[in-house]
Amino acid sequence: MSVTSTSFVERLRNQGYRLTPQRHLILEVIRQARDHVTPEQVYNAVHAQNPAISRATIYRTLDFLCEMRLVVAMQWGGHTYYEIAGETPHHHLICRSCGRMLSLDNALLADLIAAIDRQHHFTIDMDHVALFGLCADCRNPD
Amino acid sequence: MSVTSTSFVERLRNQGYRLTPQRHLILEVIRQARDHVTPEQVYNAVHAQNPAISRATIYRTLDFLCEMRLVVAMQWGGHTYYEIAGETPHHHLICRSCGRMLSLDNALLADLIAAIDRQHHFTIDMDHVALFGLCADCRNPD
DNA sequence: ATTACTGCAAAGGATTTGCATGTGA
DNA sequence: TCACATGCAAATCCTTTGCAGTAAT
Repeated sequence: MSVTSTSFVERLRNQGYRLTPQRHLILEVIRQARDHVTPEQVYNAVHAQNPAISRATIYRTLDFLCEMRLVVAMQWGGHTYYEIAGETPHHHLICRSCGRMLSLDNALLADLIAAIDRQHHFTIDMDHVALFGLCADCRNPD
Repeated sequence: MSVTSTSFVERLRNQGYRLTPQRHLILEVIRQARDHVTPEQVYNAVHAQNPAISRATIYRTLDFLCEMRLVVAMQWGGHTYYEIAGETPHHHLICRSCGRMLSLDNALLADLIAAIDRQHHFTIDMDHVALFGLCADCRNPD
């Protein structure tokens, strides 16, 4: 499946937006990263293929892709990371010591989210939850 | 109980640190806020009482108080928020729409944290977990 | 008397914005 | 064609840092 699937392109155009080469390339770069990337990392990868694309376009396009819900953003250590929005929500465990990111199964969170909904009538954003802590290696430094 | 309890002052001095009027006032301001505050909010409140205190001191002192574990920090929307570290860990539900913060009982998270420990050997930071979503009012706008 | 701490101002880095130009539909 | 999108450069915002002076112990 192409990054620019028909449904996405049509969705864009229905709302009066345009699919530019810049947007296409930026989306492709994020997709190929298969990981969280910073705006700077996106800029570097994009710049390698097309040096004419500016940082301003990177930032504007990242915002745009988030609003289009093709990309999700998360905050960490004062930086914003972006990644392709998967079909199913998934989450991360992020080690504050080594920075490693582990995937967290959605099922583990389901109970908690249900309980919070029951008790507080509060709906947790399922898009992307990031939890911080210490991974196995870093908590047993031997 | 005073902000500058004996044990805290002694702990400082044992490590060769000093209790300055600036640190005292900044800690007092955070305590009286009884909520998350940004460095800028701290600066404004501090500045109202002592205009000579600089932003640099605010930032350095916030870092210092975090290392002393008197204050905890959390990231949200690209900003850092600070609050007094309670004796017992507590958490927050933060509405992405209206910004309201609700307290989240530690017990609700305990099961999740235990499960993550079992399955991933990953220790979630209990200090202060912030979960984002929609509060009851914002998800039923009627 | 030490040396931690502060204020100032400048530097730094990340992100946003205004405006003229370019371009996809 | 023409509104959306881009590039450029300047501006802005938040935070950190170097340094000389101040003050807690």
